[in-house]
Amino acid sequence: MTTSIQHPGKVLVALSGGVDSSVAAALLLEQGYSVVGVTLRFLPGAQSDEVEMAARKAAVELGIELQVFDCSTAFEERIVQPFCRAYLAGCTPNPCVICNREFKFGYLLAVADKLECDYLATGHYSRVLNAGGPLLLARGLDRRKDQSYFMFCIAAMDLSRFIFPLGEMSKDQVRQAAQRFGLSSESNAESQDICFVPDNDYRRLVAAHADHTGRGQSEQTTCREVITPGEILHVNGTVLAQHQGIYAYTVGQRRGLGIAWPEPLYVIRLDAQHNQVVVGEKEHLLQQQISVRDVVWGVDVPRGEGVRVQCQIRYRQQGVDALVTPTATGAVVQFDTAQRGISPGQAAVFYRDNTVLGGGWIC
RNA sequence: UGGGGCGUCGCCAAGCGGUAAGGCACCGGAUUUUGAUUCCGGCAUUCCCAGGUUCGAAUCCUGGCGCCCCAG
Repeated sequence: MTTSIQHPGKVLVALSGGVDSSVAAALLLEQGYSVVGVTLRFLPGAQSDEVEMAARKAAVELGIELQVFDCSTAFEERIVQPFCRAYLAGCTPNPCVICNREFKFGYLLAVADKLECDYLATGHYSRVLNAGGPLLLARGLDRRKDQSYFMFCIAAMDLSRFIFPLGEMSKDQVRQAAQRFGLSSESNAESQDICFVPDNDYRRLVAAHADHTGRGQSEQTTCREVITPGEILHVNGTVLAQHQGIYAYTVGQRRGLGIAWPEPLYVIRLDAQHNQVVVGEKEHLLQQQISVRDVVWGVDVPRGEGVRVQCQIRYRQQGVDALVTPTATGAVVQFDTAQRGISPGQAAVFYRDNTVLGGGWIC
């Protein structure tokens, strides 16, 4: 057993009260860090109380200071409203990626500076690799829990500030550690689904926001702030049914179309311009190539020629071999084998082996 | 009402006297820090209705009713 004599530094730990962040904090304490916990309130009023109380309880158990910041207004503006607008415009947003960029690693890093913390730590299952050269963001060792997909935006940030104590652990090991540390959060339910969507019914949330979201704002997108019924048509042009708003559909979706057909039908694309949902058979879902925008690169920014990568277009997918070629506005991804159900608005993350090279947004 | 055809789950559809396949849709669950996908389970004691024949009918017969097509 080694005891740190020197002080490794002060670290801000994002504390949600769940088992992951609690164990992360405990591990850092064990390693001799000076730890301060920070909890962000994302949802208005009482909706965040449960999180805050769990975090406070964890902080007491850990014996650390906890600071709580209310981000609910900013969260509504930067996460919830864009999320709703995206759906209304026929896109499929990925709010967790944005939330990581804006809050869990963006805002919190500023807080870390303010609190004079050397590091920012979270309970994410990802790693920062030091292979001699520049630091690399990498997948968590537990491939089943790896969350690096949601974190590609930080690939270009100063990774020396981030610590992910759970990156080399499995979920089971984390649970065991929680027990070892005597943390009651071990029994907490997993956080999953979109944190701000009640009952996991995003359609209801979007519909509730539709009347005021975007109203009076000049979005250059084709955002419809009013939900309009329209046609569901087959890729062959036949009108098959009516929809009650394009926002309720996403590319690749099968259930909920309500159309009896010899074969299962899937949403092939959403045409916001014409307010149409285009459906077709499974094979119509295949795409060999996609364009991505707002591409973020980590250490190696490719110049001109393409880069061989494993590209991941959804969480919990094995990266697929692809060639990424930078363009004026982003990049073009050419898959070795055609992929199914690629939806505009989703993140495409580029990996080499298990490190994040970068990523962008599918358009 | 001259001729012909057809009526089986919300849709499509097997069945052809032996005790209701399947697909789609739908519902429920599992999986999941995005949306999807996927997977598992459920889903007609009843075959347009009423009689009849048979040990036994969705399957045969009779009569209704309702559709469709071709002629008029």
